[in-house]
Amino acid sequence: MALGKNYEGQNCSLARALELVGERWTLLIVRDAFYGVRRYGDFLAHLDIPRAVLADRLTTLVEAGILQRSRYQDSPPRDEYLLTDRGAELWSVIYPLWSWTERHFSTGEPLRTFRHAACGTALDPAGRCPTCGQMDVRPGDIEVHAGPGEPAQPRQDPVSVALRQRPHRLLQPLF
Amino acid sequence: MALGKNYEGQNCSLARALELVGERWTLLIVRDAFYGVRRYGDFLAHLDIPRAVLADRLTTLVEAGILQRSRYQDSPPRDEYLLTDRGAELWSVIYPLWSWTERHFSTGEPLRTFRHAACGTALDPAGRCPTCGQMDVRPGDIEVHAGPGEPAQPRQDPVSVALRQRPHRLLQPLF
DNA sequence: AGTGATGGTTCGTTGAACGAACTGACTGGG
DNA sequence: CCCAGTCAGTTCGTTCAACGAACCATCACT
Repeated sequence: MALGKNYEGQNCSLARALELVGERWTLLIVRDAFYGVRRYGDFLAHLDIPRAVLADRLTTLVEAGILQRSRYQDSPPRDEYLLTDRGAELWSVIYPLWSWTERHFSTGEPLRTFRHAACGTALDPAGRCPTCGQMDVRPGDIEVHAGPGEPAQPRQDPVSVALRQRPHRLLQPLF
Repeated sequence: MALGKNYEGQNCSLARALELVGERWTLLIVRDAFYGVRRYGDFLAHLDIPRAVLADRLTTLVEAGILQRSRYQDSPPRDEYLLTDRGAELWSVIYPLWSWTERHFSTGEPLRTFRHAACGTALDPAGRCPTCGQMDVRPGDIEVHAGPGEPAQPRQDPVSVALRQRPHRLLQPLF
């Protein structure tokens, strides 16, 4: 989405949502945050996004309370971007969107699966665990697994490589 | 989102999803389709969208199999745009996004509520009916109700007026 | 023949995204 | 101390999509 501004006049929560998370790149940044990406340079390498756009989106997300900056070293000063609780609740949007696309537009096997960490079962389309009967599996209890599908030309950036190498629990730092 | 093109290189279903429904206006058009809006002119009046952009998005949505055109009169030839099953499944994305925004960014009372038509109960954040214990309430079983909040300056276009006047079942034609 | 409704298309302007280059703070090595 | 390298941005000229006003085509009604 390219916008940022105003669906104003639309007195509608959905329109306000899209002002926040509907801009181009924003939801992919949030997805990466779920994967455990936390640093400017890692977002940059994984997303192939113009640097200025990334900087802009990160500050917007921080202002909206979806990400928070936190200092992880002082010299030189370096911050990382972490999902807040508010941001983590966006899992309920991201997973259904991912799932909808897998169901309707996938060709072949999925490149990733999302599994309930407690039992290893792949989540159903609504984000529940069919084995445990767990109603709302929280992102912290989910692992991303690679495959079974393989991309034609796998990306070589550190984030993509890490996600292929081993299952990774959402929200945990990737590095 | 403004894009339309390529998050290519992102071998990711979420990125492909955003190519389809992540463009500016697209999800608002789909939302209106759930409300029962079906005609070019009604989308136009309700959304305040440039005519060319609306025409472009409608054809894109039809090509993606999210909407389908169907002729409702022959002279002059007039088509309406209806959600397909694939499109209707986007409810699982739209409702959580609406709900997330209501929870985190609403000021005062909601302007609309979504209720289980069978029992009149407002849906919970996950889209379930707390009264019936119904797990996945399908959009065809949901009614949009106005209020309790009132917009400062209510819109006067036919779609907004109709949605304020009486509860309306999703997917049913508004006019 | 003239007017209005409907559903577009055309086109010049504006604004956002792109991407390459640059900056500034710091580290670690020689 | 100097130099190369890393990291996290900012700057800026170009490109491309959104905007919005005007125009157009088809048909009905009078």
